[in-house]
Amino acid sequence: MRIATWNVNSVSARLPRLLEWLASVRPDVVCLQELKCDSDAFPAAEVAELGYEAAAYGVGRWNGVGVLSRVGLEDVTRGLIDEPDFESRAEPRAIAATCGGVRVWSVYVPNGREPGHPHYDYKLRWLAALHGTAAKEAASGRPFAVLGDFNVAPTDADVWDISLFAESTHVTEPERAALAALRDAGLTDVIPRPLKHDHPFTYWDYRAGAFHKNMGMRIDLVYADQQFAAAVTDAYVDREARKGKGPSDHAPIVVDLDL
DNA sequence: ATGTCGGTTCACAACCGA
Repeated sequence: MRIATWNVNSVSARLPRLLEWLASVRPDVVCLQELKCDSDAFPAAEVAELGYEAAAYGVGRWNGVGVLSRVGLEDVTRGLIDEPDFESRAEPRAIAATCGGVRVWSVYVPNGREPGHPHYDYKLRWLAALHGTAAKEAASGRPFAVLGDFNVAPTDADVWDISLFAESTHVTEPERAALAALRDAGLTDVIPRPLKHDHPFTYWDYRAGAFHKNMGMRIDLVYADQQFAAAVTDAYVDREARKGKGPSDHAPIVVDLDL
């Protein structure tokens, strides 16, 4: 089974590239983030032509997550257990489905903006709710993983130059402690191979030629339970998808499993 | 190098979020 995750930065803007990528890479299951559309505006008919069922959770112009599958799509859950709101509004940042016997959560963790900002506290509360939800899933006995844009770089090596992040989110101790709590709950950080360079970065800013200079970050993660992690035969960052005209600012991660 | 995108609106230019 081939499972992927990709922050597409607008599924409507990315649709031609998404369809081309699905036809080329042929993942069985895909977790998508930053759909930036309403649930009922998701291009379900277009992905169906390639054999995919779709479950989308989107509200308006921000956020939005989804799961595509061509091996079945069951038990769809929208939102975490006890998920916090931001400024009294629920945001579509988590969706789960069971596909071919594997439970996947597609997540888009809040950015945090800057330490001390209300959005940063929201991010930490959101990660705590993710921990609670993941701990419950881990006890269910089926292989499962949380995949998506975590907006946290697990180690200093996961950003291109840690000296530039002194006052920044994504690298602070509380954010990394939230990832450590997920690992303590039994999840493994499935680190993908970079197809080029030393570090498996998954995100490069559109500005300043960041991709060309490899000024990237590893913030898209696959956190897998023991059964899922033990079945992994390969994992890589598909940096080809970050090239060319009209890319997302994130590259997909592709994980192959022998279940 | 706050240099780019994508989406939205008191829409044909300026904003917000990332």
